[in-house]
Amino acid sequence: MLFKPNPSSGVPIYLQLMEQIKHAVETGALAAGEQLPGIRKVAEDLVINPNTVAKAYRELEHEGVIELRQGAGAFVAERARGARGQQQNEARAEQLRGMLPAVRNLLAKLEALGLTEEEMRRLFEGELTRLREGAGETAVQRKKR
Amino acid sequence: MLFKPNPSSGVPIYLQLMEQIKHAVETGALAAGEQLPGIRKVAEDLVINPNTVAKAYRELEHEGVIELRQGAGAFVAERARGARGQQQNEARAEQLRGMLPAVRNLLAKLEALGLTEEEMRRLFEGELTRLREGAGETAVQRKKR
DNA sequence: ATGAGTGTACTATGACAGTAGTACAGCACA
DNA sequence: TGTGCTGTACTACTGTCATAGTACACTCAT
Repeated sequence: MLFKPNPSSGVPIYLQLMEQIKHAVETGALAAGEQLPGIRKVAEDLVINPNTVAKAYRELEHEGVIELRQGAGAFVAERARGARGQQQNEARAEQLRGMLPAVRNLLAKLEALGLTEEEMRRLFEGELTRLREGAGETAVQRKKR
Repeated sequence: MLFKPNPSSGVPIYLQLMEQIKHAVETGALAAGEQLPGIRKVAEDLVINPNTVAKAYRELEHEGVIELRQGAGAFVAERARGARGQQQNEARAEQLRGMLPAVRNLLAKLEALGLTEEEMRRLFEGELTRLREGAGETAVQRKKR
């Protein structure tokens, strides 16, 4: 298991960990019931404090993504409802995996243009915001009226 | 002008502001020399503290994205080198805008699948990480050997 | 029963984001 | 020459992230 928090991104490490684990669960890379590496192991691998990992695990349990069993370890929740409302499991994971090629294809194009990782992120986030808001128009366009 | 920091994302507001302004400059939505809204105005619109906006502007000036002229206001730097090394300007903005349809197309597909914004973000970030790392294999796949 | 490994629970500390409030300094336009 | 707008610069305070260190409680395999 190898997660990779980016300490310089401004996003708290424990949040990044949570996101990456959720992603692994959502795509089925981590199967339901599967055991996650121990707190100390993860902390050691990533050279971060065990408390930080513990916090991520605790939050994930609170969200129902994983189950913590004292003395036993951390496990992906059986009826992993992930970040969604109800059950999803394999069917949904399949759906998500099906989108991977499209995502990778886009990223490849962006990389071919010489975009930095930051620029890609901004591009994506920017359009995501546009989607979230009313849609049709950009924030800046709105101003120009 | 309407930027939209997401206070619950864990990313510092001033960083989000910076990202969104950079994005606007990169895509040409904000033209070189154009004036940005005042610190107090932005702070009022977003219901955040003027100091937070000031910090974002200050950092952006330090990065050469904008110019601050006391008493006059904030302006997009003429030879906006953005987050890149040298000049880019209109040519590069054109390139970036050219990619927008592809990005929107992907987002539309993801939305059609009923993905939440969070899931989209994780999908993108996950693949971005994969790209950054050695490529071929996923972190979790690596474990399973 | 023992021991290694697991999660849990504290306390303390440092760094920094963000808020709040105030005052000052420069530019532009009527 | 003002008046109102701009950015600049403080100080103080609160909350959170992350680290560090320690101790405890539970589980599982031997």
